[in-house]
Amino acid sequence: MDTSRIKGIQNRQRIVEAADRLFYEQGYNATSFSDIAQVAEIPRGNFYYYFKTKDEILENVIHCRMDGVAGMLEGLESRLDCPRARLLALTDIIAGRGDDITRYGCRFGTLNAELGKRQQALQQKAAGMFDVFRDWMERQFRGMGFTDEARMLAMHLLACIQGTTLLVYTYKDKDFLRYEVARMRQWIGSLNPGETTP
Amino acid sequence: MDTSRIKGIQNRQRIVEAADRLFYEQGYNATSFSDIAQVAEIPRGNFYYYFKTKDEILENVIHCRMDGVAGMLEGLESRLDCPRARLLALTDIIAGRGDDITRYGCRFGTLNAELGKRQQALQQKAAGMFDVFRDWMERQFRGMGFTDEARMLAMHLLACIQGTTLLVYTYKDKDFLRYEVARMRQWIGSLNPGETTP
DNA sequence: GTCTATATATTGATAGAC
DNA sequence: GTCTATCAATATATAGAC
Repeated sequence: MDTSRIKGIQNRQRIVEAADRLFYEQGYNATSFSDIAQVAEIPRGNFYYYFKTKDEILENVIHCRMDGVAGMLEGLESRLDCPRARLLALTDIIAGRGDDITRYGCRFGTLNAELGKRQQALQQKAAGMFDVFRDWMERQFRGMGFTDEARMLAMHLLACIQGTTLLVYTYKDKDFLRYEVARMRQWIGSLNPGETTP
Repeated sequence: MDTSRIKGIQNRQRIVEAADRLFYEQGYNATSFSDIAQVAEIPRGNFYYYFKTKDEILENVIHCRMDGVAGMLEGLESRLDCPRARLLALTDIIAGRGDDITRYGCRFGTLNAELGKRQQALQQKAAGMFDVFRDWMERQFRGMGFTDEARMLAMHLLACIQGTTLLVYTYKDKDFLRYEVARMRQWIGSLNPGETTP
């Protein structure tokens, strides 16, 4: 049996998971190879066997996050039949992540914000994390009966979520998360296709 | 005449202005002393005469930005009597900054997002930039007749603005800025104290 | 696949001559 | 107030023994 290859895959995964956590908690540029190696418990020198550059790690982290989100959203879809209920369930999940959001902001939003300045190639890939949310929300709005407006409704809701998380994070104010999530829920509950959207 | 002191003040101001621009365009951590010195056209070694640490420069940049915003908002207040019109005028100003927002995001939001991860002491000071907006908006809502709700309305509007700028910045989508600003204007226009706020 | 040693560049920051 | 020289620390990255 080729145990070495299995161990290599485990190590790769360990590195990606460590990087994922550190990029979230410290930011991408503030996280060094040494930091990742230390958390992943991989010797510094051995590191370049798995990843040649930090960008390469980031790409893996992005895909890992996208898969995670997609899985979570698919779970909502299979558990709940009603699109409106699915959107409400998503707001619940966000509200439940209050502690992380207060401390480190949104996993996806803060990365996009950081990369946008000078690493646009990477940031374009990171934008894919938003795509997963936006496309899923758009599908739910379509399921509610919206057609042309569905995409913009999804973008609007995403913007509300991102703005909220940034203020919660900036002001370390978890109450504001609850307040804004309640607002979002009211908005989602009030939406009806055909009427003018508030 | 003490020309040397005047020149010193000029140099200080030049450094702060250069740092302000670079922190916005590249981010705080990605900007080195050398970068600032180069843009400000101050020799690298001569730099530490004016500022001992990068944090010290940042504090000056933050205060510079806060003064700038305060001045801009005071201008709106003196030019327009109606609080609602003032809020609408602010959304106009934001819409007019579409190019910068698309390229570099919000001057204030991106800095808060970056500093929050590991430089919380600095971030707390940077949050003051949000305070200036929030407090001003709260005053306008009070002027419109809102009392207890004024502060949360201000927070909500700030969150909408921040979420919007982040998506515009992430997706390089200036159209979305126009769309969301139109939404905000509609919301501001529809607000009336006493009624349930949408 | 693992690990040590090391190259090289850049960083923030200082000392001290002018 | 100006500028050169330089420090110590840290960064990404590589070579090569095992």
